[in-house]
Amino acid sequence: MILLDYKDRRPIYEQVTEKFKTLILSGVLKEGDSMPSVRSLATSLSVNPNTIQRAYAKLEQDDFIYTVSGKGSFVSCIDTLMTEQKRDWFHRLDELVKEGSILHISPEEIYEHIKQADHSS
Amino acid sequence: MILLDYKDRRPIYEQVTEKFKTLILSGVLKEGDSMPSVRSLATSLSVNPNTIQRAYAKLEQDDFIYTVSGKGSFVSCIDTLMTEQKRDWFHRLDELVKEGSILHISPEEIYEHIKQADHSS
Amino acid sequence: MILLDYKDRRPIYEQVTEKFKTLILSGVLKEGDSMPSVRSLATSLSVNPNTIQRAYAKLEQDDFIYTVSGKGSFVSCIDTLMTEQKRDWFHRLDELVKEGSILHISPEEIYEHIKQADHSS
Amino acid sequence: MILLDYKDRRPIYEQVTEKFKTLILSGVLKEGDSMPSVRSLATSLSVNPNTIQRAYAKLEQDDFIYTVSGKGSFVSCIDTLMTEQKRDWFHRLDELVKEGSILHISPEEIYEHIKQADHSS
DNA sequence: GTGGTCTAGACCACC
DNA sequence: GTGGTCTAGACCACG
Repeated sequence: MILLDYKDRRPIYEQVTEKFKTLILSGVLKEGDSMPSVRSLATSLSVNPNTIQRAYAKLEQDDFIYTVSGKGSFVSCIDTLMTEQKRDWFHRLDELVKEGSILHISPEEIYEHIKQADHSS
Repeated sequence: MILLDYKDRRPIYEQVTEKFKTLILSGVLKEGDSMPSVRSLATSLSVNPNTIQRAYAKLEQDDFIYTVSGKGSFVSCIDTLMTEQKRDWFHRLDELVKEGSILHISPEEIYEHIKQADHSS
Repeated sequence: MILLDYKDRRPIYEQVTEKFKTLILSGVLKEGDSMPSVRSLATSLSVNPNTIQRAYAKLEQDDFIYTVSGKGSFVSCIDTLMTEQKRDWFHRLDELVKEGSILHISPEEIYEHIKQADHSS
Repeated sequence: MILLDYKDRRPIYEQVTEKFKTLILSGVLKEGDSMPSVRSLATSLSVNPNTIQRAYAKLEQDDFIYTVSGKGSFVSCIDTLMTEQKRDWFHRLDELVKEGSILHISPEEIYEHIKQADHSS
């Protein structure tokens, strides 16, 4: 379900967090679905339970999942999350475009590039 | 010339590196201009000379500057850099757009956003 | 009669206890009224009977109900409870006001707030 | 500087977090003051460094402090925090008053109590 | 069985 | 020296 990239410089718990965020936002995991238990995911990734716990804590803090002690963790309703994530995404786009302006990259040039790349595929 | 943000989570040397890259790409520092000496910059920023040394090493490695033993460091020709930087920038754009596709953000939506934001100001 | 909130971080038995305390203090359940049996409540809430047992034990310990072996549990006289609960409530108010003093919140400010909020509605 | 209460049911890291929040809000720790290092505080409290780290992570997440890797943690500007904390406090007051209304406790009764208690001393 | 907390140690990057 | 991450264990409360 999840693959770790040990060459990645980012900490493991962050990789796990980000992977699940993608799974939830893309609809693979739906509202109410139960997450794998901390221990089971830890063993299946050959990782310490603490590391998974930390990843789940971050996901809960960001409202992607909610946790019932002794029962497990479950996917939250994502509707409100979606708009928030979009806002965050456009913020990062702004940052990148600002950097791009130093390199004299125009909005039109950007549009041509992304249209041609055809990421919808 | 350069201001450090101690609240920034990135290491100091990385902030210095990035700052100079911006200065060079934006044309404030031109080809052949001499960089401040490691020691003078270190004292003016109240920072360990090792930190500046590391930043300069990174700049040299990325071909932004070249060092002449006993004379100092100088800004490289930016023409070749520019295309390289652009390629890198578009690569990061692709990454971001790929993330955006999960959130169902279309190229047109992106274009509307960046045109309206008017980052040229 | 009772709804559980699984997203609530508090244990189930505590939610049940608190719910019944509210029902008793507010007069919905009156002195001598019989409580639902442990097993029937457990099945209607889809919860382990142990959990309900624990909630009832806490209620009995706090003198909200009394149990007659083989007959069931019944609501106690609330007059004495009332004064005890009030004392406890004012104790918690004192704690909160003490915290508030750190934030420079004055008694007058508090009075204005709660009068305006009109919680009697 | 800080005393732990082992009889307290709350986790240690939470006690530490709360203690520092009070110290910062009450002005004992001022903007820019450096926090004790993770390791030094851990040894002086006879507690594992991880536990302190966790407390500091929470404080940083709540914008009470900011951390510079390799240099230490420092107290943030509290002006914006103050209003946020007040809003949170009044929210908790509302909750308590709502509970109180079940016990037929009126705003006037509350005001008389807190005025008499004279918590400003 | 589940998650929540904690300890005792380790390694790394940064300064 | 500092903080950041991780491991390998342990104990607890809850259901």
